[in-house]
Amino acid sequence: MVQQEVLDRTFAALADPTRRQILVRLGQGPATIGELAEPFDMSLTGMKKHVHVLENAGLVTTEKVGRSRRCRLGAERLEDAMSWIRFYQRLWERRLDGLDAYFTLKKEDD
Amino acid sequence: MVQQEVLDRTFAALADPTRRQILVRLGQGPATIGELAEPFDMSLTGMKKHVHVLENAGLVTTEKVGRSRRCRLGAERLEDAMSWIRFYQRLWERRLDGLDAYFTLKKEDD
DNA sequence: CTCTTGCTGAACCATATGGTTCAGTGTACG
DNA sequence: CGTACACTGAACCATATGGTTCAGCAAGAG
Repeated sequence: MVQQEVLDRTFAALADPTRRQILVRLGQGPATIGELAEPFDMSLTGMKKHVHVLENAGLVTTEKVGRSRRCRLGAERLEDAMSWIRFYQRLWERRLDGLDAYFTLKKEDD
Repeated sequence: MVQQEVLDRTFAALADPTRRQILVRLGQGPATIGELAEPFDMSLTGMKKHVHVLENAGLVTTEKVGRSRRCRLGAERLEDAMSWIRFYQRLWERRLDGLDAYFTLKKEDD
């Protein structure tokens, strides 16, 4: 199972609509902080913070090029999020309905 | 595409390790607030807040039964989270590498 | 009816989040 | 060199989050 902190950071990064849009934008190719900030009418500083959160979650990688910073996708971590959800879904699909499941499980203990 | 706010709440709910464990616990059958709180050594009030967040995200449903509250899974929303990740992954998998993708896309515009 | 038990709501607290402004710093360009 | 531009860092602010305690309130047991 994936480290809890990694999942924390990944899901938290995905919980913001601005950051999800940044990911979609980067899906079309790399961009600088300024290019990312422009459509959101947000300060460079604000955008840099979002990018930093995504970078911390491993969803984005960045690199300084001249006086700009090139931001690119680094989406390996989505696999972690996805596989947690899948793991959880198996639990859920296997579940019976409400009370029934509870008593069925108890019965299986006998 | 799913409503942004729904995704916000779903991912935010999943971003907390305690809440993820609650979901796993409920995957084994329904439980009361007290039963959920016990293994975490947390106050009932604290646990109730977590359950409320999960309920708001549509990941859990609850029902008052006598003087306890029965909490059960309501995992439909995980589908939303999953399908967003899948959508995003298609973008990502289709992407070429870094700069190459950028120039390739520009070329296609001609 | 009374007592206990399980949950609830309000109030509070510390820290995190999402944003800003302003004053640098470093690189490109004339 | 000098100026402009893109980003960076520090300081600040409002609101949200994750937790607590304490005082109810409603349901079940005797």
